[in-house]
Amino acid sequence: MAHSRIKHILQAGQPDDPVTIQGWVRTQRQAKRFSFVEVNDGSSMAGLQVVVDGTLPDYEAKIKRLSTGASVEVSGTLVESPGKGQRVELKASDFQVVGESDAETYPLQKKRHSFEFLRTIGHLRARTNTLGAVMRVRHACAMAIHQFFQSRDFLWIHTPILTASDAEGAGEMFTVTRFGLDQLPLDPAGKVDYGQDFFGKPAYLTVSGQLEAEIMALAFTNVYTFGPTFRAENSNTSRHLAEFWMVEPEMAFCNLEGNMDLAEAFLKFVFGQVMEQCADDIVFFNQRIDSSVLATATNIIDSEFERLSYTDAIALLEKADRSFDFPVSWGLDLQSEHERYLAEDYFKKPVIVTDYPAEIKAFYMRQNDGEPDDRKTVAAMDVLAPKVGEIIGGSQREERLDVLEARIEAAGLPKEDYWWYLDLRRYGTVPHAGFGLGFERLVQFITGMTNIRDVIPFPRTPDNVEF
RNA sequence: UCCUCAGUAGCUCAGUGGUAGAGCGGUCGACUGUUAAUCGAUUGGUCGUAGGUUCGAAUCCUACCUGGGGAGCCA
Repeated sequence: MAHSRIKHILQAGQPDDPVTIQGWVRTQRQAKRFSFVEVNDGSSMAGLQVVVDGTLPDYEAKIKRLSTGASVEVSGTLVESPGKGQRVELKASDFQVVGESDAETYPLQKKRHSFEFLRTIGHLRARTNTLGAVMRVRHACAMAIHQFFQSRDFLWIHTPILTASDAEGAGEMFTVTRFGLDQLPLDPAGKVDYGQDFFGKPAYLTVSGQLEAEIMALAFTNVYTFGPTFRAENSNTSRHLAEFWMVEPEMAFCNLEGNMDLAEAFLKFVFGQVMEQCADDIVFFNQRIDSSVLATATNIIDSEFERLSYTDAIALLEKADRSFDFPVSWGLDLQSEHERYLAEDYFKKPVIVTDYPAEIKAFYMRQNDGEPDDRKTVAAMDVLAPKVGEIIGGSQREERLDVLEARIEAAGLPKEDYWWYLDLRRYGTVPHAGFGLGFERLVQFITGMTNIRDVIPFPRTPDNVEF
């Protein structure tokens, strides 16, 4: 008899079905002549209630070895449950404790733990209801993302993790080397001689796959990346990780409007899929984590995102019925409090802010035409989500060679490093656009989890690479 | 990195200058249908670390460490 996953038993199991399950004990209630054991195998929020009768061979000895966290294998038949809370339960005919779990030292209890504490036991927290739900939703998100792009003929591109270029001219990078750091080879001038290193020049972990995605988009029209990204910034917030996953679609023959359309359709689709496939988990989040999770999802799926220009956003903030800690003025970047006001208070739904001042945005963003010199803007867009903040950042890319060269020079970047990026504008350039989406922020947005460290299995942040 | 709050039992916390506490958990016992089971008993501490003030410090002061929240940077 093959063993079954508990999710399927709970959905479709019928009385008298013979089943064998394997999993971990979440909780147990022992009486003198029988015991209830709730077993969870990670396939669903709910576990399966197992009834172990005292007449089973070696009952006393086996029950003694049983405690929260122990792994078990149980065979028996399903029966209609006379108790409340479950449709069917498993009446055990054979019960084996596979691995014991010392109740005196096992840190997980039946009661609720703080997320701070759970982070200290990263090797065990996946066995909790909340982290289990997070990981299932995370998985559903990832699958939905691939499904969304596949259905639109986007090619999935594996962009490099090791790179020699600082993709955006901003952001601290992790250096990759095979040098022993306590015996760096020096050149005659006393500087580190990178010529002797593995790649013969300085190398880093990627901060974005965008530039490579542009290369591929200019061959395959529509592509996307979905992979890990690394930032060495000393950010200590509930929205930043040193290692996170990013989704970056890139579309040839596409302008900013098409980019916004894609971003909005994308979020609607992913939310819809997760609602469908992780209904129990989402209900759990709504009940235990954030009571606005269901309303937010409905809002995303059903309502149109608000779209407004940076200039209009500034005007709106200037006449806002409240004061801000940071000044509001055309030319200054929007602060967190401004973004939150727009998304959370004013529109109460995702807001796409477009056409930011060129001064405050990256060199590769396309300069808008026909604007006065003191109010030059670029075709950028930020999708601001309530509570999470910036969830998507994107732009139409500068496809005109002369304009791009001027922008690189103005940014003080070495033009020779971008020879291949400029070549794309020399040979068959086209208008193109794309965006980057922080995968963990998406999971935060859907689940209502307030700290990004609790939506990734093993968070990496300053001073933390444990597990 | 900056601002701010916190660190007391395995967990969640109370104790704000005078004998170290509660709930949960664990252990033992009771219980034939529980599901955060219930009931009784019991166990459990270098009060984050190091200095200092004081007759006396969990409590006041200083530094450091760790964590939360906010900010910057961003996704």
